[in-house]
Amino acid sequence: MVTAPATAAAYKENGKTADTKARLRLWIRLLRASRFIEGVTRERFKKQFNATLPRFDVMAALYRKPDGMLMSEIARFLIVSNGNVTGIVDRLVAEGFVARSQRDGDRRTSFITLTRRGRAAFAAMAAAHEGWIDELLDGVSARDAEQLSAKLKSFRSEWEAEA
Amino acid sequence: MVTAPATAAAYKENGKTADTKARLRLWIRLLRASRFIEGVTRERFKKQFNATLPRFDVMAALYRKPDGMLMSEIARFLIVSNGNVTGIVDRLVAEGFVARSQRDGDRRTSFITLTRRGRAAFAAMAAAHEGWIDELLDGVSARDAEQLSAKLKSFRSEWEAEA
DNA sequence: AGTTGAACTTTTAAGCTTGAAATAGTTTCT
DNA sequence: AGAAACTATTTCAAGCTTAAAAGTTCAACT
Repeated sequence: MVTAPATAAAYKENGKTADTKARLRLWIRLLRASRFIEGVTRERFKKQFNATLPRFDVMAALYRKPDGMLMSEIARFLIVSNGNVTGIVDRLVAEGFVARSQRDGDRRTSFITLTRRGRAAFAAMAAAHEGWIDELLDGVSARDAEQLSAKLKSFRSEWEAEA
Repeated sequence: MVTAPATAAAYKENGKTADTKARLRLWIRLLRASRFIEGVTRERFKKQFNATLPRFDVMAALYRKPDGMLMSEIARFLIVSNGNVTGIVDRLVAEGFVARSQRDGDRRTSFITLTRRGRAAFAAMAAAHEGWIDELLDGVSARDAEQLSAKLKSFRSEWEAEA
């Protein structure tokens, strides 16, 4: 990374500080906003549904895929580790919200699906969640929201493959 | 919340969906971006400095305040619980990066400060961290970064008091 | 058939996180 | 002074999170 001057980072070495600081500030604010919103939603999920954010996230992932998902698909979609998903799914199974089933011929894998009860529970939580976000982002106009979303999407696509 | 029509949420009941969905989409993308960046930085902190993100965050908070901070000030600044900070500071003390001291007359409180060693360690980590963020947000122009920062700041000030 | 390597998942240890309860110290009120 | 209320911190149990190691199954090659 020192010898090759052709990388994207190379030409920054000079005019560095101004842009770099602006990006760092952006990141810090982004992180604070995320933390704050996550804190509020975590608390409300707990109080109103006796649920947790990670469990909601897994259910949200599964809701989009009625045919089920592999453990590793869930992990990749949520940007978390495989082992993490194991524990969360274990608890969701214990609560009767999701089920594991071995459908295809591969005995290593299992398809995770929402149960009927899980779908109903998720629908109620998702409606509430949507309202909370709407309330928390009240100060953001729809126009701004769309602009920012578009920008974030374009950054993202540089990093990861589309799900 | 059903009877009073005067709240900010009330008049949304009608033209709801379009704006609401845009904000929800924004939130989801924001969260994914945060997760991704946090994942990258966590891994690099671990590999290059044998450090963790929470420890870095606490040190960053302390770096700005040479006179020290109370446990509860750190917690509020980082938007985490008090009990959380206890454990992180315990580990930082064990590593010799921060120190607790009872300066004023209040024996309930303790001022947490970075040690000389802690300041040096933080400076090295912060420089690396700044570079990583710069690299990860490469696709964001300085102009965009400043715009987004400003918007995020204005949202934030609706929620929380300035630190 | 047997072996090798890859794919998918779970297990484990260490650490982070929360909310609630417990502990300890300070301030206010009577 | 003594009681009550408040403030600051720690402890605790439960759950989340990661990376690494181990376990299981599959696919490909010999």
